[in-house]
Amino acid sequence: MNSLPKPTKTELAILNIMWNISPATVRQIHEEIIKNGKTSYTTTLKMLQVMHQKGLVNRNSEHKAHIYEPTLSKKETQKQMLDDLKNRLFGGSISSLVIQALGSNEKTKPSEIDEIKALLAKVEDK
Amino acid sequence: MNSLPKPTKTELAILNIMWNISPATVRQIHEEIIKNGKTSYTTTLKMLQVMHQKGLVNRNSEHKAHIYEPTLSKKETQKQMLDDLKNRLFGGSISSLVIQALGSNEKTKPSEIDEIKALLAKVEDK
DNA sequence: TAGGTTTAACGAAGTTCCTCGTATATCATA
DNA sequence: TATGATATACGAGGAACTTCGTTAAACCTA
Repeated sequence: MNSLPKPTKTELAILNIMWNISPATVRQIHEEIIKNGKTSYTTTLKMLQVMHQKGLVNRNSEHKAHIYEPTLSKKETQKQMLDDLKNRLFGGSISSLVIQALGSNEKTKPSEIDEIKALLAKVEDK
Repeated sequence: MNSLPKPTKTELAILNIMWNISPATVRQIHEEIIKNGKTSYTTTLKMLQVMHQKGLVNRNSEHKAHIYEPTLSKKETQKQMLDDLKNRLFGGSISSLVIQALGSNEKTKPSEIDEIKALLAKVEDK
């Protein structure tokens, strides 16, 4: 029963920070955000309030400074967004997506190639 | 020199149709669109005008009914959007994306597995 | 050529997204 | 307790996106 909306561009940037440092306060998240550009504190606050409203993040309001954390893990979000892209641009075929991704590749670490091979073998077993 | 904007959700739906039937008139594209839901003709027209303005589609205005076609091929767009997702959610690592995609997989055709293997071998050779 | 059809152009309105200023509450401490 | 610092809440405004109605031009064809 996962009907969370897909995060927007800005929301995803915030989630990326939160997956590193959460649980965290607005202040902590904001400090990370302003390392890559100007934004006022209230903008960060408002974004988190909206994201909470959408269910993208949970918050603990026991203390004066609320504590936020993402509802979904990074991995779950990756899966969700890959699934979305797969359906919207690859005719629902994940292998078509993978083929295209590998085709436009420059360099991949040997350890990662091994990991991909292992996964392929697993998929093949079925 | 590819600074085309990323197509929006609705624009991508239109592009998917165009990759099948273009070059095509607004009327032809619209006929396809209304197979999956109600939309008025002028909405389709406006979308194509905006997409032309953005450079997402080219058009030939010699005849009364203009002829449209996508600026980028489906493959090029797939590459562009995979690249975007890779940067925004996978820390710039395409192999991380591939691993995640294969991990959340249901069933893949043997022929596709072979194709992926072949690509892997090519990547590995470098 | 007059009337109906098809088309493009344009602007307006509703929605979502993002940003920020202002108001208000809470807390620490001098 | 009064003052300053820090926090939340709220709403307004601009930009992008999407939809559609109205108008005008181009084109059949009777």
